[in-house]
Amino acid sequence: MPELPEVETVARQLSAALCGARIAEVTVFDGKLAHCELETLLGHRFEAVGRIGKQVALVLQRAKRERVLLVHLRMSGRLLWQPSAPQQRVVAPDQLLHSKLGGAKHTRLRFRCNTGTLEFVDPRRFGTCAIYPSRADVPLPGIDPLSDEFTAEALGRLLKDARQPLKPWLLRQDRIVGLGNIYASEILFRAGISPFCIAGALRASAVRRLHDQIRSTLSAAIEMCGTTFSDFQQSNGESGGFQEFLTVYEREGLPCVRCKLPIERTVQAGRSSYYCPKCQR
DNA sequence: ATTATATCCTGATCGC
DNA sequence: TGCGATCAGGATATAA
Repeated sequence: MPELPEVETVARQLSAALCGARIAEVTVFDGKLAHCELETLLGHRFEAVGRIGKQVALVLQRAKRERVLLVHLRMSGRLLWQPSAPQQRVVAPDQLLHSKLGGAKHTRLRFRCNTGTLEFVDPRRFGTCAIYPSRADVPLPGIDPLSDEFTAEALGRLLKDARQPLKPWLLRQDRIVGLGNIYASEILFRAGISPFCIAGALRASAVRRLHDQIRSTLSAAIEMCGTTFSDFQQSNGESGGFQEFLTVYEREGLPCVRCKLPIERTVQAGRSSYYCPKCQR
């Protein structure tokens, strides 16, 4: 589900909500997460929440020792925070089932804290957890597109020897970290570049447009709290807003916002690509 | 070095 | 209303 803007949204909201919370109870519901030794986080306090690539980094501390819980949401994962109610209220079971938190059928992991409860909910069970000693120990295979190092020149160097078509290349997390299937198509439309272009063959002017659009599209999406396509939820259970601004994704057959010709869909490396054949060359 | 394919899972949707 | 096929925003291992 979540690409960089959605993960950034979750990280920002969790950061504001749960910093200072101390973990009083850890419950692992999914055996797939058992190897992470999540129980050892008992007694830790949340110090900060950030984003590393597409992953949420929850920085924890106990007795001045830092540890980082890295959560990858993959396709369907969500991190939901429910602050403790000021007063304990009795909730009917059917109400609980539909509340943002607590009744979720697919809760994989739960941290009960003094100030609220954090749940990792993941219907498809693709999501992963890992614990690292510190943020600096988390490996980052590619460059973060919102970092200062990600200049047009840096993008040009990355692209130089790539023989792949551009759209699948943009999904490579060992080059640029954070793009996924929605934003890759959106960025290419906004940059006016065909998804079929060979990555290494872009002219300098196209590289600059691509660089501009990678940064501005991601930034705009973050401002809108991400894209809710079918089920992305912010940490408080609300929807993002960027789906209103999607130009091509899931718009096959609908008129291009620029030239009115129908948007086309094709499959590249097993994933759908959406594009306007006239506006993207 | 690239590229397709299968795989991990479940749920939603669509055609019959 | 039910059933099977197909498709999902991710990523990796393997094969070609």
